[in-house]
Amino acid sequence: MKTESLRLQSAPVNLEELKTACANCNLREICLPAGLSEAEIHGLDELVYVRKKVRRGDALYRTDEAFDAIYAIRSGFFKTRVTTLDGRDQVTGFSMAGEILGMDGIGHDKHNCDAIALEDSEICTIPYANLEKVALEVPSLQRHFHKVMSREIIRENGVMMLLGVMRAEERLAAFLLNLSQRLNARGYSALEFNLRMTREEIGSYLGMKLETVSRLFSKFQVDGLIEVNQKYVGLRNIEGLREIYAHHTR
Amino acid sequence: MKTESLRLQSAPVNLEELKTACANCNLREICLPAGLSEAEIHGLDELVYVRKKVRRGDALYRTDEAFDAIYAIRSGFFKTRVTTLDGRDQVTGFSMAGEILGMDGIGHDKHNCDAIALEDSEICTIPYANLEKVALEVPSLQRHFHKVMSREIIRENGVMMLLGVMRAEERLAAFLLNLSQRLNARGYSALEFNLRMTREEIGSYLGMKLETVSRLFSKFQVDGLIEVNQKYVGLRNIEGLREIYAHHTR
DNA sequence: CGGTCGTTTTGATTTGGATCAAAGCTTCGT
DNA sequence: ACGAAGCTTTGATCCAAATCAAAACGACCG
Repeated sequence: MKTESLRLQSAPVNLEELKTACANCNLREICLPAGLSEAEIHGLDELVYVRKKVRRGDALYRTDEAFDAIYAIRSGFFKTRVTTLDGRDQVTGFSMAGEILGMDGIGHDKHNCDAIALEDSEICTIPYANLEKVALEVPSLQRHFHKVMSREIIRENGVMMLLGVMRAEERLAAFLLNLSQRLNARGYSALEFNLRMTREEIGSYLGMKLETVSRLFSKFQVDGLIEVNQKYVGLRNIEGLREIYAHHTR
Repeated sequence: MKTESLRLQSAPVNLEELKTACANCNLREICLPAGLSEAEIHGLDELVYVRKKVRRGDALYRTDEAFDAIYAIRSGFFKTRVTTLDGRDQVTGFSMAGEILGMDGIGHDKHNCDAIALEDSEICTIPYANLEKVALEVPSLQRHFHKVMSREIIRENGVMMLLGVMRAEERLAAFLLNLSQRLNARGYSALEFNLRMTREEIGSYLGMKLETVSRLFSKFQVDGLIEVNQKYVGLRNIEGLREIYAHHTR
């Protein structure tokens, strides 16, 4: 089990590595090329334009900026958010290594949300024009890209369900279980992690106020479900969390 | 301004019509082929498999059913919904003529929600294998399909904002304005329409109870914003609704 | 027609989470 | 190493919407 931070150590970037970005990348199993054969992955040489660092707090893109690329997260952590006309905002998701950002931009050739780094991050820029072109030549890439977009639709369906029908406790349990599962899929502990986002950001995502998030963390701790201390969270009773999430003990 | 029902009159289906389905369809400007040239649309001959009727109350597809096609609505009205493990459900959207259903199925080769007809409807089945194949040959179709999926992501972002940050009044105003705008885009009155869904379905979509929907309809009527009588809704003060939606008068 | 069932409206009451408030922690810049 | 600014926790109070309840309305069917 890896114990270091989510940030991968940054290697010096050389041209050779850039040209075979996806083939060499240790995220290829969970990122855009997932499911492609070795040969097909080598066909992606021209896909990835360049890696870029995004500092904690900086935007990868912002609402209304012209869209011309999607992004694969190599390391780090992002939130996406939309803002109402009167300035309230809603966090629409949290994204980690191997996940794709920016697909919201395709629909109207401009981005529909802000993507903000919650820690220093590194991303691969995939110009959309390249993606379109390569997808025409590599059918399995086209198919997989459709899957990635569809899964984003499915994910958002799940968030709508969280927000529409679940109670605050259930939402927070669902959030913790989801984070745990995604970290685990990346080789980190499913039982212990450090949150990258604030209580306010969690609350915005889950449709509740930061005070409610804090109170529920405390309650879960008293109930022996988790141990929590500032950003640290340890899951002490996963089954209990699942019951809250699924069975709806009221 | 058309005044008849949303249901288009059904013409006898003959083979010739089927073979050139999209080219002959009066929805081609807002449906999947939108933005394609006449020549390109004729390239879609093999895309659409067959038209099918779905009776009011019947499912076009259900959660966990194997996915093999997406659907374009020719006439009628649908709701999509997801269900929690303990049986509560969340309406995730309402769909009308020209809109595409089923893209949630691509991600895991099975559907992720139920699509239920709210009135007798007619749909075009687009086998996903055909779509993939034709998209490789008609780049503008590939691009437009990406746009359609991306817009679904954007739409869901909007619903997340409704559910996460807006108050009940704002949600209902947003809902009415959105319906009005979409009906208008299809040639119907923007100011008067008959709802196809119940108060309970509206409530489920907007994350509130049916009684709250009913009370707000009554309040909007008292405030002179709308006239409402069972399924009939007339918008009497669109600007007022926009203010509630956008400016958040509290 | 008349009865039944699903839908809608409206009223009375309750409550989960918001809001307001204040103190304790952490982190970061100088 | 210190001070300020930003997070987090916890308490007290309030309120928007849920829940409970019942009557009215409409559509469909035998």
